[in-house]
Amino acid sequence: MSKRRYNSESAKLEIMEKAFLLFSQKGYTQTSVSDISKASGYSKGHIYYHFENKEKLFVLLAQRTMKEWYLKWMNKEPEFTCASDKLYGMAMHVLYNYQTPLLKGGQELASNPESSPESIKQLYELAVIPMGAYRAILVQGIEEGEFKKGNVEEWTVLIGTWLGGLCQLTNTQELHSLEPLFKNAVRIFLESIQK
Amino acid sequence: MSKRRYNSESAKLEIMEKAFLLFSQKGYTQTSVSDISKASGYSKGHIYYHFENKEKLFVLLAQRTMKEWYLKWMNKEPEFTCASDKLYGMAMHVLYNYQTPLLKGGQELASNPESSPESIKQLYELAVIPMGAYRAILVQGIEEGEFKKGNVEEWTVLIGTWLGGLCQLTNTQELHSLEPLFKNAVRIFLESIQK
DNA sequence: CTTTAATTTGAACGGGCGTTCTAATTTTAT
DNA sequence: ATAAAATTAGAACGCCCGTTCAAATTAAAG
Repeated sequence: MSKRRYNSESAKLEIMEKAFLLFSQKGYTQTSVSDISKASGYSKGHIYYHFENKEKLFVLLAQRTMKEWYLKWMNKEPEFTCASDKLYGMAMHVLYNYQTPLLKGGQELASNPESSPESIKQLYELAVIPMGAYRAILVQGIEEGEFKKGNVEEWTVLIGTWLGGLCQLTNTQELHSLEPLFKNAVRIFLESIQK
Repeated sequence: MSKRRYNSESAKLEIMEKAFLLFSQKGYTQTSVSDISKASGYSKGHIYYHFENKEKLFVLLAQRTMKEWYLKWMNKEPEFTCASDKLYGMAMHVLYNYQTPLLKGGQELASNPESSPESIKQLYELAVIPMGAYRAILVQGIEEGEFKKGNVEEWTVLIGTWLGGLCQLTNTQELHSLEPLFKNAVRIFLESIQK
């Protein structure tokens, strides 16, 4: 019973799309609901018909973005066999798919004392996702004897912060031109953990 | 002639101090001039007596912060002799002195299309300072035969982004607890560039 | 065709923003 | 003591914010 009788879903998607772009370009605070309204062509009131408020809209977008990033990696991962290759593959995946500009808005939101605790919690949960993906690769490498035995948690943070730091460059440089940099970071990191 | 006859300098400094703290805690956009007024105890009007506007106040603080960071390093640098030691020293200097929270506000300001081009330019010039300091260490290491010959520019970016990425952790973790992490990053990096 | 429910608009609200301005006060110079 | 200059406060301005709401429009159901 009751298939969706109306289709305002396309409107909702269009709003989300434009909001994503604006949040990515200008950050969370500096993107106003009016901006999103103008960019999407739908009235402000309509935005509130679809989303409870600006904060929840942003969190939703961040969640979808991160989830998509993760799923995409899960699909790509089988292309690689050994853990070292996976780490190179991951670096490329991060370079081309990690939405640094949007997720920066999350820090903005999280650092605002007036943001709802629930939103902040949800954003922190997102930050954990990529770390989990890195850790899985390192664990595999150790278990299969490819990497030394070592402090996995620390290694995870080290490679995670490095890739995260490199991602900041995507604001100012062409993604393609950054490939060698990302690969060299992985190479250097691997040199110190490979057997 | 004409020594400064009045001394509102202390008021100015107090305003800058409070503004620094607020910008660090809440970011640029989310810190209002009223916030600064309340925190410092001086009226909004008085703030505009000392500073042209909020944007220039922030840029001034960012400049002072970075300049101080650099001078402090210049004073500390002679403690170390070989380039490797300098790199470890630099990592500690970054951990304990690089004002990540404030400088994050700079990204916010720079990504706002309505910010004055002059301010943006000034902020970009600031970002160059630490990179110069890293590069100097690498160059010394190469010249003195301690490091391999290699792509200095790339190495500079690699160590710069790594330390920058690690600095993000200062938001959520005790500085002391991060020391081993910073040191290990340097150790790993050195392993691949030392002769 | 009428009724009902879903969708969309646009005006309105209260509040806070960055900034300006005038006037009061304090300090210095004469 | 008086005039001039520097310092400070605080009200006021216009603007835009996030959000709400009532009304208009559109689509589906009977």
